[in-house]
Amino acid sequence: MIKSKVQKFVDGCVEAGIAQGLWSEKLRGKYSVEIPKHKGQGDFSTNFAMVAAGIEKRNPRELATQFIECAGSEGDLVERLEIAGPGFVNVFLNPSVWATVIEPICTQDTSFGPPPVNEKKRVLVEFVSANPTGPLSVGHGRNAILGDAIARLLESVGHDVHREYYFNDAGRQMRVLGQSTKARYCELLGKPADFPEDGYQGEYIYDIARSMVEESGDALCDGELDVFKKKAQEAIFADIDATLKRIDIRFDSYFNEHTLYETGQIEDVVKCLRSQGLVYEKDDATWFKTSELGLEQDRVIIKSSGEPTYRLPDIAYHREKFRRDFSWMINVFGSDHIATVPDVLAGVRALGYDDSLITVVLYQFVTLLRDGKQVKMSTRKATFVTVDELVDEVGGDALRFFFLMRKPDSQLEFDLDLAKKQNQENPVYYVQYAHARLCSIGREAMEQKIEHKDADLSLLTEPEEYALLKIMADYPQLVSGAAEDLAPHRIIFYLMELAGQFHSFYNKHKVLGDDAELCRARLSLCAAVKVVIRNGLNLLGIQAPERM
RNA sequence: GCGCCAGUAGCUCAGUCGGAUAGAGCAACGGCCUUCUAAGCCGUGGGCCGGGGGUUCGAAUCCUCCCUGGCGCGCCA
Repeated sequence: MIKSKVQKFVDGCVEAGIAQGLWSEKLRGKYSVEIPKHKGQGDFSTNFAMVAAGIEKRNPRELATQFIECAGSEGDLVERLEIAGPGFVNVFLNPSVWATVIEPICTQDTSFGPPPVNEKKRVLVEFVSANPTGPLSVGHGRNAILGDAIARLLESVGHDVHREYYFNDAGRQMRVLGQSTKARYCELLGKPADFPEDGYQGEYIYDIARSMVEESGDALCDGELDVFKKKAQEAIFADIDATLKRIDIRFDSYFNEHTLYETGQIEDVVKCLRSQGLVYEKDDATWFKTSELGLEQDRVIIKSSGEPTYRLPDIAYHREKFRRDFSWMINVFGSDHIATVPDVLAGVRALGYDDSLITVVLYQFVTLLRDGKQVKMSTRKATFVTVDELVDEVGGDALRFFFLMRKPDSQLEFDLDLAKKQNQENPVYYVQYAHARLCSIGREAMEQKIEHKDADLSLLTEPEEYALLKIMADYPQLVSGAAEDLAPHRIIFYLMELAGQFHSFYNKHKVLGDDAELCRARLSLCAAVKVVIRNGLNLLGIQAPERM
């Protein structure tokens, strides 16, 4: 909000210099305007003189002096300019400009946030995409919450976002699921059960089998495997759906791999690739010549059994995304899928599409700690902690907050014991508590019938007040940047800083004090802080409670 | 052996496409409630930013070579 004004001001100085022939026009856009780290270095600073010095081969301080001369009469925005350090120009603003952030925040209220992007895109965010073989586990949880937060961020900057879940209910995994279920069913009936070597050992398989016994008795013992497969798949998918709803995650569409077979897409992709000489047969299998597309080795796309490998439907699926006219496709994958990415991108490229429109967000694994020890997890043995269990233990808000605290590239350590005792020290409460306090102040003001419309904001002169105003002024740009970089964790850190600054302010200064005018001004400030905290939390799908 | 990610305070991690004197939370220690919510605040200590070399006015950030940890390198997904 304020920064863009300063940026314009600096740009103006640079242009004036160009007009006067002080430096070349090559300098346009080469410098930056930043918020200095330390006190005494102004509200903003620019490295213009240092950047210019490098290009023009001149002394930075001399350039800085000329820059300041170009500023001329500075208007209401800038109070003074200083040269510091190796050649920074520090910009000190007229303090009164900071309070101007309050009005737009309060007016825009729930819609206060980042400016819309210049180029609005039709974005497909594909996430979760777990096959229905069991309940969602911790890793899926990170995927779900990360994907949803990314989708929310992109929506907030004006993109047209579509959430999609891609899944497969056929193939080997599902066959094993059916066999596992049938074996448990027979076992429950006291009949010989043939539990598969690599079957799913989770308790949830018994639950499904038990419900089948209740429904059908022993009638299915000699029945088709498909019945078990279908039943298990439906039950598990219903569970996954329910889990996702619990943490408020919804999809616009589910894409079943099946449809790619039914509509002939799979065969068509092979045909297209083959026509370009990128497909050949060897050892009864069909190979994709990825080595000709810059990759290390060729890959099998159809096994000797006649069944495609995951690559083929994946390529077909991505072609469908392009055909559905998305201009940005985001995939949220666990880092164990990293090897699959280059093949699929190569396939998409070979089919004539621009694979730079696909962004793959790979997140690192979640390490779970219990009793200070790492929990070993195995999907098949079902020795994993489910998203449902996590929600039971820490709640949806804390779960989202924790999963979003780390950037995707970082491994995420989740200490269950810590999370459980975190009723007291959970950082999510720290931020939510600030909001609850603000609401409390608002309620009290209401009771005392104190209005804060048209308050004299020039009364906000305490350091804690300026600090709050400055942080809030940064919000729109922060969200824009976080959206652009698909980095929801920055919102978390921002909110912790804003909440912290508010708590400091709250402890040092009384809002509803004796001075009626000051009280009104501070109420305006608080109203704005409340809006920003609430909007920030909601942006991540976290509640902003009015009482705690 | 090859690829990707990480290595920053005792622990968990930020550090916004190279900026000035290195940041937060937790843990430790010492203070603050007759006052709008103490789920809070204030103060103290704590660092060869994994290591070497390089690029330049300037490096936690970029390049290179090592070390350590994680994930991969299937006719599994």
